[in-house]
Amino acid sequence: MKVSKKGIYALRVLRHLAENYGRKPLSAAYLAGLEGIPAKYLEQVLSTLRKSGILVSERGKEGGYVLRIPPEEMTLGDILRAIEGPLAPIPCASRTMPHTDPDCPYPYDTCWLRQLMLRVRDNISEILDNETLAEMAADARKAEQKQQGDKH
Amino acid sequence: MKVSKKGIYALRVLRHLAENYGRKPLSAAYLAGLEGIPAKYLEQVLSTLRKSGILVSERGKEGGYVLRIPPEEMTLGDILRAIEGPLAPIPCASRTMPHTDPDCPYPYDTCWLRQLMLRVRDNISEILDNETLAEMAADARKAEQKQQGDKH
DNA sequence: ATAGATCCTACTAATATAATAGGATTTAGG
DNA sequence: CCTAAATCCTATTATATTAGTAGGATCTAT
Repeated sequence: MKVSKKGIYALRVLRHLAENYGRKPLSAAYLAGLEGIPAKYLEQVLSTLRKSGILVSERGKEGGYVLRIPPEEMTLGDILRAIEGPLAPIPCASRTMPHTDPDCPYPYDTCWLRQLMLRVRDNISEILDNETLAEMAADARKAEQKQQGDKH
Repeated sequence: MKVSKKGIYALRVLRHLAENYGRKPLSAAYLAGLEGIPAKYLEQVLSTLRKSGILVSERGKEGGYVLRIPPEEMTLGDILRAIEGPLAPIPCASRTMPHTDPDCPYPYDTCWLRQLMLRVRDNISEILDNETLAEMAADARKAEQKQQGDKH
């Protein structure tokens, strides 16, 4: 039941890429500076996101990253799966990448633990597969404006 | 978004302790044999469950473990929290043991990531804090009987 | 030609997981 | 009283994961 720092970095940065959608690519160094994330580490995160089809990159000067599809069509589930793997608490309860543990003594089809974890998985998915990146970015912006307002 | 082997061992074994509730304690070695779990490792798991108030132990010959409260009053959330820590995907989104990351650049109260993860946490909790150990044990038994029925 | 980018791979340090191991302590029953 | 069967406690190990650091090869707009 854990999301790693890598996954959080991904969401924080993709938020900016969502706001920037349709414009020129943003570089890893720029995004790292914006969010205070180690630049070289972020490069690896962005590379992973590219390899899983979340981002498209442009190399060379003036290069960087852009979303492959509009933020309205991209879900947080897609993003977190790319970084963390399946949403399910245990591998055999994944719907996208089911994987049986060879050492498990229980029969796959009727396994009560698997069925329980499927329910948990579905409840996680209910949030993450229905929230779009666009919605998340809007929430982020709203929170920031509220923060600004509180300042004086 | 992961439950460790330890957590799964705990659920597998507590299922038997639920069925056994009201009777004589069951030993770690016996439970390990039942479920095919390394005995010495299971000892540690049971010890953790005792320290967090899920189980009560009796030492010496004829000793073992029993549930501290009836299985109808114990939730899977209680159990998994004892083994895995908070249900929340990130520490700051925990309701039972909230813990702020000192390096996090976002303001705690209005943090949009925290708010998102709280929603995920609540959806996980919806299953785990409402399912009792007694219900789980009943599901397990039903699954096993179905398995028996399929045999001929 | 070069500055500014991605891309790729290797390495490291710290932490978590899944055990294994050995014994000290407790207690029921003969 | 003795012993077998238990919990209890702590240390060690092996492996994997996480969170970076590091160094350069490659690409491309200007």
